[in-house]
Formats: sequence, C-alpha cells, structure tokens
Amino acid sequence: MVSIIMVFKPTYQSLMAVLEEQGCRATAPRKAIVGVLDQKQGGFTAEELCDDLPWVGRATVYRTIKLFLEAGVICKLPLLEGAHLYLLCSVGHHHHSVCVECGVVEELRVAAVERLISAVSADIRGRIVEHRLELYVNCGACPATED
Amino acid sequence: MVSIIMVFKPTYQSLMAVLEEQGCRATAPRKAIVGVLDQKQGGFTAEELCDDLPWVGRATVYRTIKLFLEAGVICKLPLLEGAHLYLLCSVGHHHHSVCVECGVVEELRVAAVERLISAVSADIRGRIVEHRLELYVNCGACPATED
DNA sequence: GATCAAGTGATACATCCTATCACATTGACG
DNA sequence: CGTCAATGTGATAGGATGTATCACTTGATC
Repeated sequence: MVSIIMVFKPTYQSLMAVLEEQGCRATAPRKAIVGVLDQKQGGFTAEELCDDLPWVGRATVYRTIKLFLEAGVICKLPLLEGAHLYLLCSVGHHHHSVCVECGVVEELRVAAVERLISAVSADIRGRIVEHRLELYVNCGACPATED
Repeated sequence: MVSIIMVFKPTYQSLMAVLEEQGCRATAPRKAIVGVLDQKQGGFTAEELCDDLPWVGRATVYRTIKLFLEAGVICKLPLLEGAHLYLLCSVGHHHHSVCVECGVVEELRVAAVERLISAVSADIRGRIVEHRLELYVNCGACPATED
C-alpha cells in the first residue's frame, strides 16, 4: 500500500515572511508577485508572471523567482516537452504528478519512493545524493475537454 | 531486492540503420555525427558535438539529434543545474543515474520502479501516462578527483 | 524628511535550440 | 555515367528562457 499525502501551499503571509527571513525588503514589485503567486495554485511560467504584471520588469520577476527557488518555496519542474514550470510548494522533499492534458500539477509525498531509493542505493556504486521522480498523468477530469 | 540491468548502447551500424528506417539519406554530416556518437559512451551535449565536428553546421547537429530523439535512440536527460545531456540509449523504458561530480551516466532498468508506479497508480486520480526517475549520485570512483 | 544600501527596469547579452532559405548533395532512373 | 528532383545543408536570423550590467529609485532607519 502506498500513502500519498497532499501538502498545502504557502500563503501570501508565509511568502512575505520568507522574504523577511532572507533579509529582503518588502517592495511593491515583490508584493505584487507574491500576490499573483498566491492565486496560482497549479504552477506557472516566468512569462505568465511577466504578462500578469506588465509594470514589473522581467529581470525583477526572474530575480524574485530565483529568490524563492533558493529559499526552497518554489520548485522548477521539467515538463515532457522540455519546457518547465515553476511551482509553489511546501518545504521538504516531494514529487509531482503533472496532467499532460490540462497541466494541473499535484504535489505528492510517497513514502514508498524513499524506500525504493534506499533499496536501489544498496545495489549501485556510489552514494545517491538526490533523486527526482515525476509522474505524467492524464487526470481524466480536466477542463481541457471542455476548453 | 532490486535488480538493475545495464543495457548495451547502439552501434554505428544500428544507428545508420535507424536513419535508413526513417527514410533518411546517409549523408556525410550524418555519418560523421553517428561516428562520434558511437564513441560517446557517457552522454554528450549538443555543443560538444558541434566542437567535435566544426565542419558540420550547428543546425545539422541539432537536426540529427532531434531525428534520433524522435526515433527513441537518444534520451534528453535534465541535469540538476537546469542544463541537459543527450544520451545514446537502448530502445525501451529505463532510468538514469548521473554522477554529480564527473557526469558519468548509467542507464538503469529497475523493475521495482515499475512496480512502485503501478502501486501509486491505484491511489491517484487519472491514469499515469509516463514517468521519469533520475538518481543523482556521487560515484566515489570518478576521475573528477584526479582531474 | 535625509540617507544610503537594497532593489529596480531597460537593455544587452548568454545559452540552447528552431526557422528560413539559397545552395549542395544524394541516389534513382535512364 | 549524366540528369534531376527531392532531400539535406550551412549561414544566419530569430525565439525562448534566463542572467549581467548599470544608472536610477525606493524603503527602512535614523
């Protein structure tokens, strides 16, 4: 039996707190970006963010994304096509499932993956320092059908 | 217990055969590229290939890589840093381990992964159409130490 | 409000890859 | 072997995504 735990996404308040912890100022562009991120529950591209906030410079958008990436609050998820998505995520290790139709992403914690990794670890040369698992799914109930 | 099977890489002949199957001509640039690929057992970047064959245009290098990608003889492996590596690989589904120090890639077939995926499959909404697992390792015996 | 480091936007640039297009090559056919 | 159309090619421009630079602006602190 596999246990999957959905994890809650950070809120506006917690994101601003992350910035403060990093010793960053609460500037208007950052507040605006955090505001938009707070809405995006499914993942977003940098370009999307730029389009949503045309008055914020591209450089600032990328800088802010990078900030959150380094803080571990955002993940960079490679898609099958080679493009990639940014995702608000809880802190800690986890994996993702991505719907190949509608692009909806879910964050998973599958304990069995970690067990698998340790099992494999015993069989290969060297030490596993990191791993990545992504599931590409067809969620079946996606709005893509009525798009 | 986890079983890991190393899989053999395609040869010059089999790569040329792939081209023929696709209805492609055996041109000098393609033969040269296949010749270099035949040597590269560890994975390569497009830039590397361009450097190895300066008399072949970049466009042709990328076109040929794309050809083999579509034929399923080459995989595109995203690295931790965001860059990515191309790899000759056997046809069929498999995973990779990448040494984060020396970049050496090994192709793995881990039956347990497939079992894990089917177990997870039962627990999530929708159908899993594809999955990706990569292990980032420190192989311990890599030439990076004596580089 | 004055100060000044932190942050910003415009812009140029880097990287990796694709599109375009005039020209070259291949290989099938005679 | 020579012809010829389709395929393939290289140079170059351009797209997508992200980073570096730098003069200017802003926020937090006094």
